[in-house]
Amino acid sequence: MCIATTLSKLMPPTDPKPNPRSAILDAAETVVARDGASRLTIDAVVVESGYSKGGVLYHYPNKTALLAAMVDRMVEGISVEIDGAREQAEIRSEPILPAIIAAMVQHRKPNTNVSSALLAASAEQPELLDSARDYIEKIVADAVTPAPDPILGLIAFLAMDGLHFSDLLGLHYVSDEQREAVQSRLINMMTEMYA
Amino acid sequence: MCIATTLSKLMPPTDPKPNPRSAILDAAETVVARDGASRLTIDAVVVESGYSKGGVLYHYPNKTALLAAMVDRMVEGISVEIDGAREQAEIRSEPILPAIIAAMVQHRKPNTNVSSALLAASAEQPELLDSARDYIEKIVADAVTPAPDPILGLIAFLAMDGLHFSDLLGLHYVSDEQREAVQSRLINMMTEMYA
DNA sequence: GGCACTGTACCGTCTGGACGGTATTGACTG
DNA sequence: CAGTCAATACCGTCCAGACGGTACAGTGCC
Repeated sequence: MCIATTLSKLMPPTDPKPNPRSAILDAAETVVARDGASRLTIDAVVVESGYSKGGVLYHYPNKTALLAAMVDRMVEGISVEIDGAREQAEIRSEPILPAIIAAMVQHRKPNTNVSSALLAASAEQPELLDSARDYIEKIVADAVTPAPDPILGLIAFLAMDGLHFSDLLGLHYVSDEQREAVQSRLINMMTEMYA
Repeated sequence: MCIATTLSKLMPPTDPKPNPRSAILDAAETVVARDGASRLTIDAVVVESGYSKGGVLYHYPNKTALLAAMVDRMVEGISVEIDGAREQAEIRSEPILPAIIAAMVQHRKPNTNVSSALLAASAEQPELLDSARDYIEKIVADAVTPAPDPILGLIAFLAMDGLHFSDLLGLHYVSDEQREAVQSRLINMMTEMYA
């Protein structure tokens, strides 16, 4: 009691569990990336997160809610990055497509397993991908279609998706140097398109 | 009885069950495409195929064997098409990359859900994708890397993969016209690369 | 007779999720 | 200021059903 009180007074701002909800999502992503989407069970998330089953189910009342949250977080993470890049480009009145492709490149670095969510959701309940699809459609409609060469823009977009999925499925047929080269080439192509 | 016998005599070359093994694989693909990879259960395949559980397990003694067969058939289907195109191109001493991209385009048409296998296998047992990865690596090493502009070749390859995965996951953000345009543009790019 | 199944019955394990508890905190009340 | 109460944030157990797989007896066609 005394120790607990002291401890709780000593570390109110520190974060052993900064945000339990996102900690649980992290655990879920880890499971999918490591064991495959069909091994994403609540119990696996329980073990990986360190919470109890009741605890996990407190934050996400059922598995569908967990999957939905995974997709939501993924979409939000990407959209923050892309929308930010787009706004920046608009402010500087620069072309937006190179900025978007660059943002997609940037985003993947820290988040290798970001779209484990996609895999998990598509395996279990494909409907959950609706929000993701809506966002992609918006990006394509807003940024790709109005570009000077929309088909080339789409190709760049699709190539980034290809990179994405290849390491999502663990089909690592693109080396790191190739990836870098592909990415900078795509950005160049997009920049030149506006020239 | 009499009707059945007459029918079986009348249509021995017709195919109500041309090949039970591939009929079962068809059913499995249908289930994955319709319900998601995690709903691919033996019982679901039983219902979809019309066989009994004993019959399905007679042909594929366990689920892993079924998944492996799905991946194998997919790889074989694609490799027949691509290797054929490559040989043709070599015989006519034409560049091979445009031919390969064209073959990939051609292959997808009848086989929209061809790589439901990928999704199912990656969900359940990612190791099963090894043979698929090996084949893709071979293609990239043999055809893409030696091209005049390997990075552009990779981009085309990745863009095709992007198209592939987008309809695999049901993220239909590319319209049919856009798809056509992307595909012919990619083939043009590959052809021009050798000019 | 043997191949290619069907059909049924069953078993052990895994999974989602309901449920009942518990510790802590803070607000309200008398 | 003590006492009551409710809310929050969990913990741990239990259970029904799903799932993979086995076993086996039977059936119809070549």
